[in-house]
Amino acid sequence: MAVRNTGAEELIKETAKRIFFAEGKLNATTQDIADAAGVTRTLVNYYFRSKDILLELVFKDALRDVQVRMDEVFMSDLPFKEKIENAITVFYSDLMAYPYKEFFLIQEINLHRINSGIDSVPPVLNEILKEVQEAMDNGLVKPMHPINFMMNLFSLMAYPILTRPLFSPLFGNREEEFHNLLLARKKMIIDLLFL
Amino acid sequence: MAVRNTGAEELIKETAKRIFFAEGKLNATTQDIADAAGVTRTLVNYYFRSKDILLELVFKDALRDVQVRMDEVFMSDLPFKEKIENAITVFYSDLMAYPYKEFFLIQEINLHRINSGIDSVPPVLNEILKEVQEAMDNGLVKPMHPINFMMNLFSLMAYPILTRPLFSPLFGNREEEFHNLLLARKKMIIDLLFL
Amino acid sequence: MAVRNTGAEELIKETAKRIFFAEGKLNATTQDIADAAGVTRTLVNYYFRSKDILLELVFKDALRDVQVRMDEVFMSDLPFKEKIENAITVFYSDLMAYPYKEFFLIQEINLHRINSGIDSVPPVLNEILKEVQEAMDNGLVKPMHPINFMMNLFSLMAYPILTRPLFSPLFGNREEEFHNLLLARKKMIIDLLFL
Amino acid sequence: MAVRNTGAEELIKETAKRIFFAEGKLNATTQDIADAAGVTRTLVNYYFRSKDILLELVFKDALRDVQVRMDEVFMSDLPFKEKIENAITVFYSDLMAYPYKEFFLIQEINLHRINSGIDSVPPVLNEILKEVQEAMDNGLVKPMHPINFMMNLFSLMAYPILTRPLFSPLFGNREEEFHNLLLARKKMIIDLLFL
DNA sequence: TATGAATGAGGTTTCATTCAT
DNA sequence: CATGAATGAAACCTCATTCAT
Repeated sequence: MAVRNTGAEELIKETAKRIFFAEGKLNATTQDIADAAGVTRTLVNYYFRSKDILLELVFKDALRDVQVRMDEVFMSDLPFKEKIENAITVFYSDLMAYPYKEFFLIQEINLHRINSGIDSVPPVLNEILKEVQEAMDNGLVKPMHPINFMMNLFSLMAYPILTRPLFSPLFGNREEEFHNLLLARKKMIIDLLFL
Repeated sequence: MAVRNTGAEELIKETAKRIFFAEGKLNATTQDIADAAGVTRTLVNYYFRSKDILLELVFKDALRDVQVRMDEVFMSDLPFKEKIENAITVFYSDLMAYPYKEFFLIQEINLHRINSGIDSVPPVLNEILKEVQEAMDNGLVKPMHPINFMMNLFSLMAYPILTRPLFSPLFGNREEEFHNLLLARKKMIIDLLFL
Repeated sequence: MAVRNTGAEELIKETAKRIFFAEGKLNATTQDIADAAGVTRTLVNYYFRSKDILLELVFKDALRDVQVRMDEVFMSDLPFKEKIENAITVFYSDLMAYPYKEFFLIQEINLHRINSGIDSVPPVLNEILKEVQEAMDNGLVKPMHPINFMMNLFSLMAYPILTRPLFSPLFGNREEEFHNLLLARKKMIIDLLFL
Repeated sequence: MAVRNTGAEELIKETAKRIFFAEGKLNATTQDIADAAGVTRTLVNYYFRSKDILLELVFKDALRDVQVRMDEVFMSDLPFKEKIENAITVFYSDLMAYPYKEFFLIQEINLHRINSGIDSVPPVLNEILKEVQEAMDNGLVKPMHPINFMMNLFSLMAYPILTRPLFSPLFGNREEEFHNLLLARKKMIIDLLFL
């Protein structure tokens, strides 16, 4: 009679995110998700009707997340350089927690022929690009296509984390050494992007 | 006695590479591969015994390919900056042709718990890192961990291509516009990396 | 909450036993078993995960069965000769119902390199062998290795039933005639084994 | 041009017999046979057209073998008891070499619905049965259905060898111990069958 | 809200066989 | 005489889903 919300629905979705984004098991089955969440396979279906729907929800959550983070970082009143520093901090922590999120998004886009949900340039991005242009005009950063500036930022942040399994052996698979390198990159990225 | 090689084996492997690396269908079935190659599914098994073995071969080929390219580019007698310019040209064309290759490698590594085959720092990389250090000593590039220099290079090259499906809508999905941007990046990357 | 046992699991296992032990179709497929049980092939996998696991269960059941029968017959308080008479009655009925059981067990042992599950002489057998020795000491049966006595018993019982398809044509394939012969053997075996 | 009989045909057939009769791999594939014979799979087909035909040949050879052995042993001029002693020697050696032959025959009979090839009582058997009857009339053996006498003989000889994998663990899987037991049986069988 | 039972679609692999040289 | 190439049938298994309770 009472509303017995046991949190199973949220648990399943979070578990799915962990499996996809954190563990990189892009081919995980509903059984895998159910097992990891400690529920029966059918319960996954009970809550989400189908695997596709669950994936869609996870997908949309992930996109919304980025959006929120972008707003959070770039819609502040801080000076441009500090915004970028913030961006590095904020996205780094997300990337470290969920290194496979971008793979997941890309695979979903390819599989379902959806165009990333970002149908047009979102307002916040236009704002950012405007600011980047200003920074160039002020001689703060090298002149280039503003989109390339942003791409550089994300490239330098994300790529090493995304491709960690490829480069990890170069460090003898020592987590710590890799971690230190990434930390050093924070400052280095700023140095590289700003004059 | 006669060489009765119909080329089917190579055809299947190349088709598999195309599907995985170029089209990004990381979950392609043997049937998908067979269909794309215009052969029967059983023939895939006839030549490769199992899907896993085919994937392993594709995986190893891909790794060897990178190795070869690295040697090709960095073992020349050109000055450092020209080597990097060459690297961009060479890897760009590979990245454009096979944008999903790195995803494939990473997924295989995760699925099979193999450590990328690169068990230690390959000799050529050590040579490169030494050269990078020299360039820093000569004030040619900003001082940083030499590995970070290389990571920057690959990040700036690869990331936009890897994540193209994510950013494509920002360009209204216009191939041409994206292509132009990438071309502009070539020079920009050099400008960014060198003082 | 309710007991939703539809009995399908047991049905499948019993059908498998019938096919293997009674009909001698040692190469039966899961489809054969499913068809005979009137269920879909997938249901077999639903309950038993794999054919091997089903076979293993059937195998273990068969072994346990023999063990139970042995205990039943030999752990009574009857005099030795009556025990043997009982053994003939009990094992005969099992042999008639499941003539191919021993073939099945042997093939499984050979295929899976398992050593029949009987890792050592089971306690009940030791008891029996002791009684056999006593009977010899009392001049009830001819002196021989007690194990040979037991082997004779089982040989004389089982072999004609096991190899019935080979000898059947000698009786013009007339079931009745063969059956009568087997019945006559009951008394004959006792006569042969006892002095 | 010359007739280059490499003996491959015979080799394949003998290898098949070894696999089926000696090793008990009743489910061996043509590939298994080809591998064991050291030839390619297609060569098996080249010589025998189909697996069924090869099996049929093997089957018929086995039957003819028994027939030959029976004639050999029972069509001599020796006294009855010596014939039986000879039978034990002759069939024992065959049984030891090819313990799974009877299984093979039975499975083939069941699979192909053939009635063992022995469509009627073969002449030699009638002769034997007549002799058995005489021996009974002369008080040499216990009176019983003559066919039962023969069944007893074969039961006591064959069953322990046939079912060796089942009983082997009772001897701690020690080949030697089992072998000694079988040797002891030779004399014992005679003692048991004759008064 | 939750779950055991059941199923259909589709995936991988094995196998005997045929084709062509 | 022999064999690589190729294939169809069918085996086993997985998976997402639906049904019924």
